[in-house]
Amino acid sequence: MIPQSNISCRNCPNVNCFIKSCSPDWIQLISNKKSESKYKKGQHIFIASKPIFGIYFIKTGKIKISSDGWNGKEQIVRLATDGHILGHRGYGKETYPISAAALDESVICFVENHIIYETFMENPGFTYIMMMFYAQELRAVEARIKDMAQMTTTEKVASALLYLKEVFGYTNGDVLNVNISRKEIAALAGISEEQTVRSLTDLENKKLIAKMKRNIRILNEEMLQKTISLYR
Amino acid sequence: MIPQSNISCRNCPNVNCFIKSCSPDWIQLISNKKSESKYKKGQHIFIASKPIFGIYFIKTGKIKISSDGWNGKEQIVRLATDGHILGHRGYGKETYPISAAALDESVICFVENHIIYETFMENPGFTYIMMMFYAQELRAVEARIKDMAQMTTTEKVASALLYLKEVFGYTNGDVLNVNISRKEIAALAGISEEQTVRSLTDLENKKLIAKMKRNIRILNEEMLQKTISLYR
DNA sequence: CGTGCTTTTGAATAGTATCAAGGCCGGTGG
DNA sequence: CCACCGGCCTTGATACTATTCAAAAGCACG
Repeated sequence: MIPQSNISCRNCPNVNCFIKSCSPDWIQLISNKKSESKYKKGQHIFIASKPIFGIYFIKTGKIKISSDGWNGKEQIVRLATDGHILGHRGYGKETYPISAAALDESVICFVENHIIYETFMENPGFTYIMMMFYAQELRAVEARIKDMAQMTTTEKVASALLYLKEVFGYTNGDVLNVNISRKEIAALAGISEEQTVRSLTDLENKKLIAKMKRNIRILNEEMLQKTISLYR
Repeated sequence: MIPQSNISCRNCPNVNCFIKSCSPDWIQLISNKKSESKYKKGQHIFIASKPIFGIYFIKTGKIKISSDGWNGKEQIVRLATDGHILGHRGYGKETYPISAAALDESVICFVENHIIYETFMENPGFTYIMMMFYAQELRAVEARIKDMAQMTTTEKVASALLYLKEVFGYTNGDVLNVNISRKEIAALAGISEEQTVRSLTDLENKKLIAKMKRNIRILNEEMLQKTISLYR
């Protein structure tokens, strides 16, 4: 990672950043204390089992949060982009192997725990926004629990694609705005790489998507939603 | 549900209740505004797709939060007990079918959204505690995503039993403190009822648990942990 | 223009859901 | 008090879905 010049949060173009919910003098204080870094595609922001001493605020970029198994089998548990946060720890006691890596070049601001804590106590609006973010994410992850348990592989892939669209959006109208490997789609859907390929072919034959090398074009989002809506 | 007499939160025996983190006058204010109800085993606290206008604080009891599928196939996404909360909604826009029901007689306090919101703004410690709770739960559910994707059925059952123990604890030393049907264990593990039974028999043959009608005795928690720890 | 990684397809295998049936209570009403 | 009924639990057999293993084709990069 490459440390960046510390521009003030006040002038930061990321309008979604939670820090913006603090009072002006706290924004300035965090500005001075934060450290901003650039991560290249594939680089890790933090890795499993190492304690985390603060919160990472994503300025720009695309991040995957994954849980790595014994055999190295990756499971992506969450995706994050501009304005989202990483590195939360419950009460800090328990550790379980979670890691975060950049899916694309990303710029991330890190703020240490004790500064964050003081900020929480003095900026209820900030704490409130953070709480709502967690609550929102909790609901999203809860929904995925059901997906994992009850969907067929093709439905899981459809669901994964829609999740990618929800978080990263489109470029050129209907092309998923993320460069991701089949193996990573598999890790997101929670199935094998081979089945992922077969399911993608399925969906292509049904004219719901089009494969363009690594890029995926969503031809019929509505039908894709319908494919999985039986479970929602 | 049966409305209860409103004792003050100050005298409430539930020491884990988040409301206790508010300032004394706010505790009193919430005391006056809250409504307390008793739910019998099997009763619903709220049901899918109906908007929720506040937060439920569990005083005592055992709750399952589930997502109901198209075919009525239940998936339990989370368990909750004394001191936990229910009914959070992200930013209130999206709805997805989640419902909560009592696994055992439960007493729950309900506080309306606008009161909660004011409380958040005036009690940073309270908001902070709530935020940490959500962050903690988020991490727990993330871990379960991986379980669902990569474990075998028997491992899923072992994991479900340990989760039940973590939330509800033991009675008589080593008996799970919850009266739950096989079908519900299946809904928690995300597998079929039949496989659940077979897996329980498996675990019993391996001397890790003992079945006593509906009650389950954990004979070797350490080995049970080891069974699933390959994935953690 | 190799070399290695990713993607794709095929075939065999294993694991799980589903279907079917019998047994085991617990509760209810005669 | 007993017999019946219905839901829950259990076991077996079968079908199916998805994983795994193996191999070839495509692509990116030096």
